[in-house]
Amino acid sequence: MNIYDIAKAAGVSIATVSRVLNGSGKVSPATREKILAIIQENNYTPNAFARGLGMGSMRTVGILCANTSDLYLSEAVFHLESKLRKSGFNSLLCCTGYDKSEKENALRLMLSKSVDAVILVGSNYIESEDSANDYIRRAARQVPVFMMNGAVKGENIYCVTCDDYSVSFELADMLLSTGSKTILFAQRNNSYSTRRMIAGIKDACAKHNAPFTDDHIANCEAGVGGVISALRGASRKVRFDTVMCFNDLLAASALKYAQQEGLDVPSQLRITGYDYSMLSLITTPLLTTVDNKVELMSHTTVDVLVHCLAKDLPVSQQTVISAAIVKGQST
Amino acid sequence: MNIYDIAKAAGVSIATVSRVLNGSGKVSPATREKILAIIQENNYTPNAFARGLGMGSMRTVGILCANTSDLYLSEAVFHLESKLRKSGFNSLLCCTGYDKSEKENALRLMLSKSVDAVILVGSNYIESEDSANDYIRRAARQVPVFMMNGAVKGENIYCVTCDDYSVSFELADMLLSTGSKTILFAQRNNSYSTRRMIAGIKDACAKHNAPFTDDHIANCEAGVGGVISALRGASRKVRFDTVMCFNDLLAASALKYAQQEGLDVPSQLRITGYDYSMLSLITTPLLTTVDNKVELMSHTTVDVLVHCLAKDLPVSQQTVISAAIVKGQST
DNA sequence: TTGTAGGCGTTATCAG
DNA sequence: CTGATAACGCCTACAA
Repeated sequence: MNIYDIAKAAGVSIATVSRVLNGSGKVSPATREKILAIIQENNYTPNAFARGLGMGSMRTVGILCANTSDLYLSEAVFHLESKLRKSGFNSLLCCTGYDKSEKENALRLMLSKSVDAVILVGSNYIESEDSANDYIRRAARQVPVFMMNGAVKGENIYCVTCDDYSVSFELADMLLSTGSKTILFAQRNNSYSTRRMIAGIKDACAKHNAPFTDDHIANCEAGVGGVISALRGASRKVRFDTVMCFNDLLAASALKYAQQEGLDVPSQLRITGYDYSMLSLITTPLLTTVDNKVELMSHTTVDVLVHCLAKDLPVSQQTVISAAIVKGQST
Repeated sequence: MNIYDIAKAAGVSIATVSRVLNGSGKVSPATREKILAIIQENNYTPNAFARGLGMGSMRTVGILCANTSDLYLSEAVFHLESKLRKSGFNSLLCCTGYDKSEKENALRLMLSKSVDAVILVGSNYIESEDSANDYIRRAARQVPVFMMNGAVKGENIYCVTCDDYSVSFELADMLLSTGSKTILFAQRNNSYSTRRMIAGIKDACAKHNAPFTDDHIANCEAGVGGVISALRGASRKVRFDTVMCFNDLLAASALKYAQQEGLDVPSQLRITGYDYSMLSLITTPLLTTVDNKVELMSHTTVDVLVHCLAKDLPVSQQTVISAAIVKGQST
């Protein structure tokens, strides 16, 4: 069933059918009704590929994220997709994993699907060595690239980031001002965000003359066990009375560590999370965490994207959103 | 840059270019190399829409789920997307929410994108009154519909479900055999799964002469607070020493309830979750929960889909996967 | 207000 | 092994 069949059944030309389909041009009410009826009756839907071919777009954007199982990413994807759809875009999802070559492949794959734009969600797409980010710049030659929670400079690349540095500085500063002597930072993977957070913590420690060396960074393997053993390992190298974590999941795991070691939280060990996820509301004690405004960031990213594609408003290549500390009972 | 440009540059016809592009037909090594070089050089990618138009498919499947923020759904989406991509399919994601009309709209939207198939993830797509599921049957007239965790009978509809009834019966039976006197079931939304679970619990209660009425079902509003007040409300109507929850998030919230009421878990109140999510490994005490095999179910769903579309193997319209009880410390 | 015809970029079927 | 050429289904000037 195609536009010709509809036209024939209605006794008109395909142009007229197309016009009622798109609400473009003038069509007499009588024929419009007739055509609409026939469309209904035959349950006809225009072929999306043909339309895409003619118009050069299917209004689809590619969303890349490492893993939707991650609490933060899954929420971001939810907000992005919902808002994109409201703006008339569909979302092609791709869970790329954390491996560099997989990420590159996934990006290439997306581009080959002729998406209108690509959104890179999460801070895992940025390598610390800037030249390693050329794969993003290369992609940006084909379609605009939007990064949520990552920043790369380049033409046709638009970044929406959270001010991880400032809020981490602020949080560490607050902790050190209220009794903490030594901070340990627990992370899972090195990423753009972790690097910014570490910078903030380091500066706060410097301000308070608190030690912060590479030994004050614990790299955790997956799972609760991974965090516990990383913290145990760290405790053999340095003393710490505070653990700042890259996200709430690590913090919740750190609570388990405290429990196993018989350390009371917060009197003997203070713990902070990040992301203000539902986890922070479930643990005992409730987590002190950072609200990095996933929803706002997602919506902002889509706004930038929409205006960028519509070329109806000038858009900034860099948008920074500030995060806020959420006080719980773990500090 | 299209296939004509490549053909011209290589001094051949577009047919030949198409052949090397698709590895179809014989092409002399010399011209193949030459064409490949030119393709490389110009960074040419065939237009996906044109290809889709010609072949009648872009190898894309629509994944519908209520909300990727849900722990279970987000993990399902991850496994589905990953496996689909390995099988050569892209995933168009749509978070439909829980509202019936939104779900219908979303389904229609997906179909209008000419997807090869649609996957409905989660038990929220099934209404208890079967005629209300006709919107799914209607969709199945256009493309095969796959349901993960929901069952509807109909042509071109393929369901992969978890045996919620049996495992719930088994769990309730175990609880009642080991000290529980009265079970309360806590749910968030009524869904296909909850109905199956309730049936299992009810039968187990009957077996043990334990009461189980409508008052033994607590409908919880969103958030930890919603669960707590629902349980408080229920406790004013019936006594219970055990709370079986629809998922781990509710169970974790129920732990908070116990804590607030000063009830020791499990000696005074036993709590069970469902889904075997990371939450069950984070709470204190660890949750007794049910491993309903998300990954296996997701992979099975994709397998069924792939064979169904390839028509290379006969596929069953109903696949049931059994779940397993995971013992924690909350019972 | 309506119709005609060309173009979008592939794939696939024939001839050669 | 290679080249014309007809689909694929829609949109949209341009004509009428």
